[in-house]
Amino acid sequence: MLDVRRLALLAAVVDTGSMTAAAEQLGYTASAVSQQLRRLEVEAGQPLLHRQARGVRPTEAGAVLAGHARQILRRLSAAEADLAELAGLRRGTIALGVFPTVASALLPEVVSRFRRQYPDLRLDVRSTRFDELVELLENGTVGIALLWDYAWNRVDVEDISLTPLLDDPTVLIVAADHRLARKRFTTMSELADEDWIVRAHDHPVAEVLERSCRAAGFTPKIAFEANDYQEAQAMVSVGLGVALAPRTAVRNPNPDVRVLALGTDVPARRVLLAHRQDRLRAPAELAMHQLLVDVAREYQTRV
Amino acid sequence: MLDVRRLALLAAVVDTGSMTAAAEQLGYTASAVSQQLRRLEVEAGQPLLHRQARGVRPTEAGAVLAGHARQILRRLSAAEADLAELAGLRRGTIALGVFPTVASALLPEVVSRFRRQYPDLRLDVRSTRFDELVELLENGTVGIALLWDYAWNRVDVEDISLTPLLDDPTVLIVAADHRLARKRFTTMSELADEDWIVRAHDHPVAEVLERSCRAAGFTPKIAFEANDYQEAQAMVSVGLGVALAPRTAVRNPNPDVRVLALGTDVPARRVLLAHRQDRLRAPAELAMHQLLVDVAREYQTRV
DNA sequence: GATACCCATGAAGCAGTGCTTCACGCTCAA
DNA sequence: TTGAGCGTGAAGCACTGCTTCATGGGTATC
Repeated sequence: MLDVRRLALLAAVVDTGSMTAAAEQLGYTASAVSQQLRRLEVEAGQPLLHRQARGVRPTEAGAVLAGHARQILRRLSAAEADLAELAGLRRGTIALGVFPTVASALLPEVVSRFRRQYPDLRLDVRSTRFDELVELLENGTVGIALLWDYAWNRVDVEDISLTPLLDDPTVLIVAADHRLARKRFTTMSELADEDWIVRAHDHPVAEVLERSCRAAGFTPKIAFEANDYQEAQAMVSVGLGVALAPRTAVRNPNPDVRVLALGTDVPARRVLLAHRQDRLRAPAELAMHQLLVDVAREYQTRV
Repeated sequence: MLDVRRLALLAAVVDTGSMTAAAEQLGYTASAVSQQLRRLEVEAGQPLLHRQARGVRPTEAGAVLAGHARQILRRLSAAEADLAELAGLRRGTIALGVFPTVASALLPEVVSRFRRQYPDLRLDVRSTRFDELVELLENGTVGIALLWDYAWNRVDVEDISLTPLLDDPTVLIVAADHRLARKRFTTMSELADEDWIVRAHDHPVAEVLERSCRAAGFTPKIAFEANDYQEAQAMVSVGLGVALAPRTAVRNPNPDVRVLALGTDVPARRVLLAHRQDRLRAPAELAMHQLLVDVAREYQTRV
């Protein structure tokens, strides 16, 4: 393969008409240019320059080669420009993985701000469940994923770097006509006699309920297993029971339910920003990372 | 400037989907490929590959860069192909400088044979006088020039390499009704009383006459100074005198003159092939060089 | 579920190469 | 004649790109 740096030298020499001028332009000594061009001629198997008293002139082969060299240099510049665009966030794609509750709470703000700030970047958002998020992250389908955990079961995945974004306290959902509906705050010990709505499929919030009730000295009576928090709220609203939920899951509650704070003795969910532990991260990823941190901080203080 | 060899590696890795495969394909170790790609990522300022359990996958930047790399490699191949075409005489130009007498004698055969043998090469022929030929040669306008000299005034130009092509003996031209017209051969001593036609402008053939006459013990009487050998023959044909000429100059003599050999005591013109003393010569030049040597040898033996 | 293979990676070391410095010869212009 | 501009060459130095050897994670195979 012809040496492209030598081709670049040739092009410069042909353009300037002199080795010395080309050397100066490119920051070399004239000797270096002379030696490299000599080598290029050997590679090419034919003379590329006519040496004259005042500078040099390309031979036919030299002119042909210099033409190709210019094309190649153009391409190289284009490649570098593309990299700069990707780095400068004037181009590129960021894929973000989220889970449903945070998606509805945080994402609208994130997306609109991202669109405003980086109008040329493409944003792909995927909402799915925890274990698939980790998989997407690991195989590179998404660059950043939002995860969550509880104190007794911290996320710990090899080569995944985590940044806590939010503390998402657990709240109580009761029907609008529930005896506690007028209160803004209660404790688990007030709830020993309630019927409970939980998430189905061993959802972690079930464990929150378990632990909180045990700490308060009772065992919850399970009345219904809901598939998501919308369903849970619906059941609560018709008086089937009360439910626990992360606060972000009930940002826009069903009008027939009320949300009560429970204090710090009930475990809070932690929302995390996760990304692969690369030496280098794609610039668009870094941008999204920062944006998420900002939005989460504002969200946290706003509530 | 991005390193093109690394780009080539990237393209190969992206194509094969694995560093090991790319390494094997290109004759490197996997370690070398890994190290170079790591460097390329640093140069690019962003990750180019997602490392997976089974091989690697390009990131967005990696895919973009690999695309450019493929274009650049294509160009490089094209450049090499062009060089090969020039070297393989399937393309190119050869410029040849000649002087009039040899042009009419040797060139028809040279041109027709060159056209047949190298139909894709372009042939430029320039016919001019000696000193301009040397200049054309030195500034590269022609790659090969035919020159001539006599024993007492050998061509010796710095950096010009010479190959003798022909010995071009001096012949005598007499009118068809001249007393010697029936002979095929004579000597200078027979010609002491003749009137002489010479070339004007101190043409070297005048010196041939001078020296030959002096050697034969007489001083020539100059009757006319001709501007070229056609004119000289015309003057001879009407009986104005006799003339000396290189044999190649009278290959197709005026029908009213006769040409006589003079033997070796009259100086012969030497026809030379001249080219710049390059380490490397353009392939088309080499081809023309060989062709001229061949044609000259045949011409020499044929006469 | 244990084992062997595949793949990427890292450290150490060696050879080639690309550069600089210094010196020289040539040509052209003052 | 001299000096500036240009190309070239020898010597030497530092870098870099490669290899070898060793390691660790992940997958497929039995």
